[in-house]
Amino acid sequence: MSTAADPQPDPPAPDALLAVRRQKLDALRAAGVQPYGARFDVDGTVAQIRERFAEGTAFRLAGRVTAHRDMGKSHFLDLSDLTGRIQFYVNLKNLTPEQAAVFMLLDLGDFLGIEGECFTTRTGEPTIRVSRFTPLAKALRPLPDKHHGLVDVEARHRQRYLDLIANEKSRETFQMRSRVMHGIRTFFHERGFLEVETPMMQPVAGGAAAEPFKTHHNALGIDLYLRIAPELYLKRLLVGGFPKVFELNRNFRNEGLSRRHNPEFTMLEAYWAYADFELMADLMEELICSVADGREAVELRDAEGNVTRTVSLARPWRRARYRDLIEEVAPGWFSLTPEGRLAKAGEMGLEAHPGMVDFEVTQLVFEKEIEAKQFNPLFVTHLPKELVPLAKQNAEDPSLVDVFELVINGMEFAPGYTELNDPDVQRARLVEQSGGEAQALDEEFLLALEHGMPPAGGIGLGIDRLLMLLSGSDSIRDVILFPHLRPKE
RNA sequence: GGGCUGGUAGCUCAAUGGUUAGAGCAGUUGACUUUUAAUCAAUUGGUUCUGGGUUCGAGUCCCAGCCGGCCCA
Repeated sequence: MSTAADPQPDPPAPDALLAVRRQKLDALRAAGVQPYGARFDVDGTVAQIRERFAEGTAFRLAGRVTAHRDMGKSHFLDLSDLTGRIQFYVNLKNLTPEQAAVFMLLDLGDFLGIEGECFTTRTGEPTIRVSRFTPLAKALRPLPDKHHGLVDVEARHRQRYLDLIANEKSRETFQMRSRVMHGIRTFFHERGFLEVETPMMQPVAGGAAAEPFKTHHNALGIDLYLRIAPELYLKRLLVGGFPKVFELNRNFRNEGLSRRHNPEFTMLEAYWAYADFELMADLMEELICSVADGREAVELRDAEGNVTRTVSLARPWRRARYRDLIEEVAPGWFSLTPEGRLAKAGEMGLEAHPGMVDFEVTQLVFEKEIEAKQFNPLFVTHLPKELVPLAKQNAEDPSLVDVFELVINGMEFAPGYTELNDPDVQRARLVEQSGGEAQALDEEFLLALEHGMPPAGGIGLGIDRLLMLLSGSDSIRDVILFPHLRPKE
């Protein structure tokens, strides 16, 4: 509350465009019209009405008014919904004076229900001749430019609804996302996997190496962490006798924002008892192809819409051992001394420095010369154990682990494992990883393992990155409806 | 975190350090009874992201900050 002694700054001048529409809102109410309507039964979507379009047939439909061509007595307008747009025609002479007055209070962006017969105009445009209309919701603010849409990247993310109204590509992407989520669930259900939900608030944030978000439970008086992975709970379910489980939900990592990182992201994890990483690679390949809408290739485009790269999803996907791939780009690599490898990496133009451990030099070659240049799907197998310390060692060569890393579009895309199920080895590895901090150990998980976990294969798949691939987006923010941004002001 | 780059009307964009910051769309008013990026005429609309500085004069140059984008770590 303000007083004379406590002067407040003047309120910002009311937006003129807003004021005009508010006046119309008031005028509608004064005319006895409810500007924010209720239920309006329709005969179908715009696309359905277009399909069933027949001269003289009457339909009821609803949507936003997105264009208005005023010919004097005759008005042509567009009604749009998610499925498309259709023209409707209003002749003021065919309306009562009261209806005509209400019609003149409509604006672009308003939601409107219409009823009328189909006819085709002289120019061949399928059109609804409106006999009755019902205002359903007033838009007090103008919509983005009808030709140029909403281009500003920041606005598109902060006000996603405007992006969805203005940009077809964005509408397509998020409908695709829904189809993919559904497709993943169907895929696993068809194969006998049980969909489960495990805690997102965990006393110990385990299952991955990442900085967690911290929160607090008042009644229990304890700190909890938002999960960085569901893995340790899903494995408890293997112990509990569910042989095939999957979870499709959010993980949280307290890291920076970037083109490829959002603090909360959607992850698929699946575990399959008695399987191994090879079977999981088969499963992964089938899964991604099954949600790719039958496409054998996806086109990646730049901001202007030009195709910059085509990724082939044609099966079978190549599988190759890590060491063999290194030898392909650096023949004789593993017969060199560690010093020789360091020197060779330098010759290859890589920023290797003497402080690097030997396997890190090799990994640098892998990341820069193989992963970054690999666009079609490639399963990299038999990774050195240093790279994946928590994975199960290969029975024949203990320096390797039974893991795959799927690389697509120059990125680490998805991992797969033969899961470690020896509780003593698991404990030793976790202790090593935690740097000896006992509190970081999930003792409840280790206790579960001591009751016996069947050998199993596991996979993880970042859904946002999958959507980036399938929609040809180069930013994670284009596939997350409400990506995190710094708050304004 | 570092480098580069951007922020101008509701939207999309202009504007050599120099007159009163413009245009299209949207809005408002008028004309037009089959238009369709309708057309035509008139017209409203600005904290040029914020705060300092240089200058006779700053949207423009400098510094700092805020919020993006790209590249790198």
